[in-house]
Amino acid sequence: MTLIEELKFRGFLNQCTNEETLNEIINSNKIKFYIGFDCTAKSLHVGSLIQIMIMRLFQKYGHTPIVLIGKGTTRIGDPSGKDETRKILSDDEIDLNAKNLKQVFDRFLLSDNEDSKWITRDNSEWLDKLNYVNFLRDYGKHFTINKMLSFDSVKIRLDREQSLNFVEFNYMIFQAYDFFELNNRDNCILQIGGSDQWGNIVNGVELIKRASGMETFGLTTPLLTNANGDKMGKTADGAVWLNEDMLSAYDYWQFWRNTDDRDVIRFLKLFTDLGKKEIETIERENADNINETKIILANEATAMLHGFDEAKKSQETAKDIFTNNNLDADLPTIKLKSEELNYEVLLSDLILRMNFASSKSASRKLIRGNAVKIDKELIKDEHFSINTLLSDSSSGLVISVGKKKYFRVIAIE
RNA sequence: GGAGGGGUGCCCGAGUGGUUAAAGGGGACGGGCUGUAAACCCGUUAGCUAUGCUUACGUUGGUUCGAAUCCAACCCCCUCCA
Repeated sequence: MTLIEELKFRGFLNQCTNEETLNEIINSNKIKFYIGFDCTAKSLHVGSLIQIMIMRLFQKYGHTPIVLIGKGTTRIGDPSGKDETRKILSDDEIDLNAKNLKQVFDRFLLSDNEDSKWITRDNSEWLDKLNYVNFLRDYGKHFTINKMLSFDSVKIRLDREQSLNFVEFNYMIFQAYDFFELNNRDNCILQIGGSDQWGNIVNGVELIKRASGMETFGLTTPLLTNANGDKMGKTADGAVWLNEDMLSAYDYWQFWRNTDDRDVIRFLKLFTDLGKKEIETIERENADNINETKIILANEATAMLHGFDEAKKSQETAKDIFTNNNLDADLPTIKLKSEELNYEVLLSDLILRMNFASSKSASRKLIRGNAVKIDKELIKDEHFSINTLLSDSSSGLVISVGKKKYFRVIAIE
């Protein structure tokens, strides 16, 4: 199977500027390609995973990914897919976010082969020292306003009567220029991105063509939505983060375990290392037992990020909770010191402390809505305090909020 | 610079002096059904030390017993004209 064939089989390919030529080149040469990541959040989330996985796949065919950390462009804000101006982050926040991003790539990208080992670049390296007049003279002439106005990212904002300021309007120019720089510096000939980046990517390809006369390529992945048409990566408590300090291995495992039936095979292809044959076998043999397939998906995806042991542990925990209805599982735990127990400890406060509710009112409403149980006993009193129950129990209390969120409370000295 | 339209809760959107914490929809969460899925049905959806209090309809003042609703100034967006 060629790389392009595998991309198609797995569902990574949305659009490509010149598929035939690119196909020939990547089959006979090792190339460098890049994907840009902005530093707008403390961690990447599942929405970016498709980009990370496609880099991994290219690596397997011997190509070298350049992870472009967009410190420079983050200071501007990409209007693509946004319906409003993004708030400006401070330079310190951007630096911190950039640092956090790198951790994730360490987990997913391959480093064993020296030739295809991934490298990072930071576009503030060239964007920060850009001279406005020189830049306009040398590159501004390659961009026409007519064309820029025709881009979806711009059109949407204009159609919606939302303002698009000049700074954001320049984002696409900088992204095109990034590609130009990477092409010069590293001989990077391909930019990959989500489908919303198509316009920006094509802009880069055209800039290089005009400025250097070289042919380069652009390729986009589909915008990942689930079968309901929702954007990937949102869940009960917000985004599905990839950094482990923001989302535990167990929660990550749960995210995959709860995949919509219709998405399971598609996700298996996109987000696991399982080969074509394996996937086809699973699809055939588990046709009547889709939950088994979901467990495979959860295990594979979790193992890739958090390691095999964490994946197994998560599976065991889930089995205890959901299948065996055994609450001895390895649960997040609140430890209450004896001095805390001198006062009434409200159930609603504990739920809040676990972040299972966004406010104390919300926490109380959950209790009123029959969502909260202590050791499988439904609690309806929103003012319930756990002191008595806790002192009567030797092993602590297991509290469930809804059907999927559990935690334990124990007393310590 | 001129004329007109507009800014409402997480989002969309109704509301043009009085039980309005604000209709309706979406989303989210919870309950039911199930398979930890989907669909469907029901409920909740500002905060708090809670039969009450505080904060909320661009911002700041004003009129009024009472304002998202009326007035003034300011900020921002849109359309047309210059």
